Amino acid sequence: MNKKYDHHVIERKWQEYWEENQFFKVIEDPEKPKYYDLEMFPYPSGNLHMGHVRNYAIGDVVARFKSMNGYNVLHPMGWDAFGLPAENAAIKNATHPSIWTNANIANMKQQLKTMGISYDWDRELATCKPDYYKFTQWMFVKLYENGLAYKKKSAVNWCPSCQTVLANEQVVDGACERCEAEVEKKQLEQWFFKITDYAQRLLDDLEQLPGWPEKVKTMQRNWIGRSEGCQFSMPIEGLNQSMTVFTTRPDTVFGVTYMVLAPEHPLVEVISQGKAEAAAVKKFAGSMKSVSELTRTANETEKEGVFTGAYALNPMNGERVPIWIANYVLMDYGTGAIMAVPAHDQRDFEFARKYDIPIRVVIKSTDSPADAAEMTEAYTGDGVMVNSGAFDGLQVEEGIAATIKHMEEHSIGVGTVNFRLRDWLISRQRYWGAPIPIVYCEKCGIVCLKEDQLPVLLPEDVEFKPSGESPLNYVESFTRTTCPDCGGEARRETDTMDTFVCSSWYFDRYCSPHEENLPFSKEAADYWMPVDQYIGGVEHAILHLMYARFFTKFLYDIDMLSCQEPFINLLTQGMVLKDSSKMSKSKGNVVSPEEIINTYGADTARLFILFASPPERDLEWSDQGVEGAYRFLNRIWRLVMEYAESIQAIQIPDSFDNLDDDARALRFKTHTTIKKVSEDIEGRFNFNTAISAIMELSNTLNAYKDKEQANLAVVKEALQSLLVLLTPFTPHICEELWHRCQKEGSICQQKWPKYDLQALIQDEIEIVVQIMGKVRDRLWVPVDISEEDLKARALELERIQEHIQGKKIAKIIVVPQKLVNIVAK
RNA sequence: GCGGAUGUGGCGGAAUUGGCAGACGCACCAGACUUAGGAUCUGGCGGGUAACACCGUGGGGGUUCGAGUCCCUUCAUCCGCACCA
Repeated sequence: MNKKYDHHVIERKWQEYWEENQFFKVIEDPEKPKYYDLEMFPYPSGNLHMGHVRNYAIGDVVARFKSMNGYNVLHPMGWDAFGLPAENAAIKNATHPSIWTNANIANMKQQLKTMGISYDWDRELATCKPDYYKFTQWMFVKLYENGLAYKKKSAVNWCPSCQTVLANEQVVDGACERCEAEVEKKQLEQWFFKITDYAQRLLDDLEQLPGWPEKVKTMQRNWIGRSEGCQFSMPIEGLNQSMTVFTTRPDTVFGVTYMVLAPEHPLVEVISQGKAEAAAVKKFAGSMKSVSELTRTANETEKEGVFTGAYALNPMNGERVPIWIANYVLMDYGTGAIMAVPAHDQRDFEFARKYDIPIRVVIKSTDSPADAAEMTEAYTGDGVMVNSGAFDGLQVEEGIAATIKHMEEHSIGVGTVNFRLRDWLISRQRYWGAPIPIVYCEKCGIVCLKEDQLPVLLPEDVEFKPSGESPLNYVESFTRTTCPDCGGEARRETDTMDTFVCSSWYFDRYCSPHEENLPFSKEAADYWMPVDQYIGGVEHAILHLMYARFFTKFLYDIDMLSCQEPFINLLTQGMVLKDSSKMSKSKGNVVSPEEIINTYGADTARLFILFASPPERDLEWSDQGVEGAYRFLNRIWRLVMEYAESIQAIQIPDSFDNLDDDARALRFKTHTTIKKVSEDIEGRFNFNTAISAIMELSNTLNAYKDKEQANLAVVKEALQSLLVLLTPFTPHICEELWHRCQKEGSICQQKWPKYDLQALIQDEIEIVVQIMGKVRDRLWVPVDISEEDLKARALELERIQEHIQGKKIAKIIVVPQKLVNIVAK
């Protein structure tokens, strides 16, 4: 038998053993508490990168730890397999996206297996397979039937490079999230999911997620962007029409000195028609179209606008106010029109000053000038209403309520809540996605397929255009179909769904991945859902996590799920950095997991990554750190191998009596380590400190080796505990050493050790002695020493005597079991 | 501009409830073993000092017997949002 630590042999051996014995296969078991541990499934890009390794190493520690603690653990893995890169690769290399994708999946699965992660591979899924996307389409059908999927023409974000539209969330700083091309606005008919119907619930239920990082919840709150106010209409002079505005400050309505419409607003043309200003208005609106969203919304952009020549009537005081159009009012927020109150809104203030529009103060306070001419900026704070007729004297807050009440009573307007969140645009003009199950019938119009008519299969034999345009448009066998209602001629929708739709319900599918009639069985989901621990990158804080929450609430509403939130606890792991920046091909600082695992083994790779920093923080890659982890495993190997034979016959007694000081100290270390490692994993996910505690135990054991009267029972207990504690982190080497010690069964199926309270009891403890809060000496005393005796012992110390000589002792503070602090002046 | 996070040795990081700052690891230094060492083992390792004293958790101030930890203020870095009416 090989005496040296050979990770190649060991890791393959135990991976095969676990697989053959189906160790990680789980089924519902009502006898056991369940634990659903989930890592965000990867896009099959071709190769595992270090971010994946970190993600799955963290998840595996949790899964193995929970399993050893008696939980029935669901720990699945799958593939987020639809998406653009496959299609781009197809265009470039003339390989079909499905071939490219399947090859990548096979490769990455192989790499994943070398990591030795405790996945139940029987539950593997890929979103691009018909047996999966059939149910992605099912989701669409159900949303459609419930009025939550609809088609509308609107200005959408178009990425010219990807040749497709993007959801608002996928536009970052005016550019495409994926390819960074500048996004254009286009008027198109597109499919949307009505996520805005769930805005309030998505916001409120964040309160029920104490296990989520505050940062992520804040980001979601900002994204939902709830604001309370009111909507009211202002009649337009000379026209039988009115303009509707949204405001959060109806209390300032008497300070309105002009109105603004977004340049794209449909009323713009109507009201300026025939006016002298019409040409200028048209020119301005036209110029806005060519300005990109990016520059238009940049904070530095100066406010610009033109007068339309039209006037509106303020319904509160009958005043006639000019209507302008301006760049700073956006069509897709609120009603695309505002009432402008320059005295109390900074943007309106800047605009009014620039164009010499009157400014009227209607909120008075001690810290703002009463005269508009003296103002240097808008006053947005608290105060009382003035120049506001019957409302004068009201505080801002009561003024808001009073004006809304007045507007409602006089049918002028109504109190409303406005959200920043927009409906989710799910159409993509691409091939490699789940087809939207819709047909267009000449007679019946838009017809959504029924559940039993699914799936709408993606045709395999297609030709990819170099432009990126979807080949589906040209596949007649796909587009030409019959209407499911009337049987007449019909045309199929050629848009496919955003891949975020696929990933919004995959965690439900894992509960019953082979279910054929429904996306998942309710019984299985009732047992497993919600996910107890979700782990992944913070880059999904808004998109994926918001969409998944939306789907979960919808599925709850149609009685498919019993939970309203999919993920109880969320861990957002930090990035893996090299030379202080994210690993990327362009920077040339990529470390390949495959190479690391090949050279040092999966156990070393896992150990290094888990030890180098706590999971939420960024991790700086260090080749020397990897060496250190490898050396540690070699030390463990030698330590255990040294005792492997001699401890075999030793029995660990039920209780340890008459131990000498060294043996007691070792037992103390063993059991404090069990305690610390358990607490560090369970409560805080601080794997780095858990591992450092195990290292300390190994150091203590190494030092104990030299003792003349070594107690082998105590050593055996320590070694066994050490191996079991280390198992979630580095399972292969632990399994091997476990068997080298002639232990039965798998170490992965051992019970997590419990610490022995008896072993934690100490007779003597060290107390720190301070003078004025500064440590001057230490002293060993019996644990049960009285406060008086302890004070006396402390004062007797030579070094203390020196320091307090000639001083008066004002006070002595004793913190039991810890320290004595002498206050002397 | 708003919101959030972070700031500790040469480096990664510990210090969980206000109680020994720097656990553990890396790097480095010295020694042992050795034909050899990029293996292994032993010891050292914040600054400062002969040794103490003293100084030290981004900076300044405060509360406290005692502050990395609490409060005020300020700086730096990172992340998110940003004309949202």
